Amino acid sequence: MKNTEKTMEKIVALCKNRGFVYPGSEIYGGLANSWDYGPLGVEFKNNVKRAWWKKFIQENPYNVGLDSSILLNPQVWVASGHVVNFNDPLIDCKGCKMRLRADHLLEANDINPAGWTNDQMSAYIAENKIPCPHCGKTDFTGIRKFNMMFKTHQGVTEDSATELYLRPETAQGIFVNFKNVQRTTRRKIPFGVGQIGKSFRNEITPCTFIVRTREFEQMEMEFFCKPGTELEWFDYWRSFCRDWLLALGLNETNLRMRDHDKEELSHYSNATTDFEYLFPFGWGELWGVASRTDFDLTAHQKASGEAMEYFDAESGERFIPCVIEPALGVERALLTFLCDAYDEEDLGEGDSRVVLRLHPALAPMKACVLPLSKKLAEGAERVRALLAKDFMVDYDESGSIGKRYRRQDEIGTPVCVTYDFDSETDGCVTLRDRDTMEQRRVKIEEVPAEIAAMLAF
RNA sequence: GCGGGUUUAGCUCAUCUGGUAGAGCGCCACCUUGCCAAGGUGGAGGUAGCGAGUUCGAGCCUCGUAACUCGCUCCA
Repeated sequence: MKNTEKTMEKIVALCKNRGFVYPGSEIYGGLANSWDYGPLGVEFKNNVKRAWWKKFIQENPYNVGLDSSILLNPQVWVASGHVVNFNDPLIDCKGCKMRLRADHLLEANDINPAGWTNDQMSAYIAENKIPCPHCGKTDFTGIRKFNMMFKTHQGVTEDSATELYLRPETAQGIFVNFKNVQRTTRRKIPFGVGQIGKSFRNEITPCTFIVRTREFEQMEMEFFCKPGTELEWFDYWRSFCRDWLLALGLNETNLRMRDHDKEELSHYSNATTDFEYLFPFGWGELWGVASRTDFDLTAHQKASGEAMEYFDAESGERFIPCVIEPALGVERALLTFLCDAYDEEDLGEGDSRVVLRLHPALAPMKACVLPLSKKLAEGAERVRALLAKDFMVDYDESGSIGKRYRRQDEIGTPVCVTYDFDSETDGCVTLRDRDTMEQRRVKIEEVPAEIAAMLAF
């Protein structure tokens, strides 16, 4: 009996062996927590992004797209709170080597260190002999500042005046363009602005595989609405996000929504829901949907001096809009769909078949053309060329036909197009379905329409 | 950054107390097969993470170094 359990090890190995995801900089021994997307991975990733863009931007009556810069004026991060809040004061216990946050340690001892400098916190901990919660010793290292934002420099000199940050989220690029987008699109509230792009966080603790990486890509939307209506819109977008996942075939039983309670909410949020997915390693966060009130635009109005108010011509009111933010990581979405689709079918007698049951819209290859015999390569190549006009298609002529079907099953190709001896005379090919393994005969010229029909969601 | 573990072929691993590296899978070519893997023949691929030391001789012992990995303060 073969072990057909779904494990992270198998999924990571599949990714590496078939060209989805490679460890980064591998020939130099690798670089922790960096991953490169191979020929199949880049297709898969692009498909995930395209599917998001289609529902959230293209088809949605409220939303428009944006692609803002990774480098922003450093003042943006002061206003957004990232310079202060992404700056963790870390200390190590010399006794048990436990790493702690100095402010958390003080809070645990009923002291509110808000506004304290690192020296003040350090001094207080030493003078009052605050013990390590782990081993009870009172011997700590000094505070080391740890800002999660990556720093870099603009221009040729490297002094503090030229210092810049790589953005730790795409959201601020939307907020700083709020007025531009509203004015140029003449959008009335409510409307949303979506963006897909890279963000960078110098995480202390990365995670399994591509779950938490220091360089990652986000699909974020900021939806601007009238204060007082934000919780209705919050519900609307929550179910919208859920519908998107389910429309792309995600197994509902592996998905749950978890509302933050009052204590857990960020200082700027009046409602937040985490979408969690049951990965092979356990439940993990996938998507955060937050009602951010008018915190962001107000902060930027104060810091920049630019009015961020919206004038409602109908009611004559002037207000700073509230924001609903569904923020999704591309890599996490990809891993979610990948884990959800992974299936190892036990065929008995120690034999098994690995199938990625991906929605065709997400599958890296939409079809694979297979000549039944190498003698048929010429005709099969003509079919490949025809399909490649519209779709990413693969071609394979090595090995037995069954082996080639298996190879395609493993990378999630929804249909195989087999060109046989009859094809030469009847102009038909056999379409073989990945999930059912069923076959049917179709005219070659009808194949593109057949494939296109599968891609709808 | 701290503590533990790991590092031999693309992958998974073997190499007994130090004697100059092997298997399975995968891959490639040819033959076979003609619609669901594992048939035959042949082949490519490793200075054993890197550097130094001990030794007549090191994948195996010693030291150093690098990378990876698991835990610790996170949350897309």
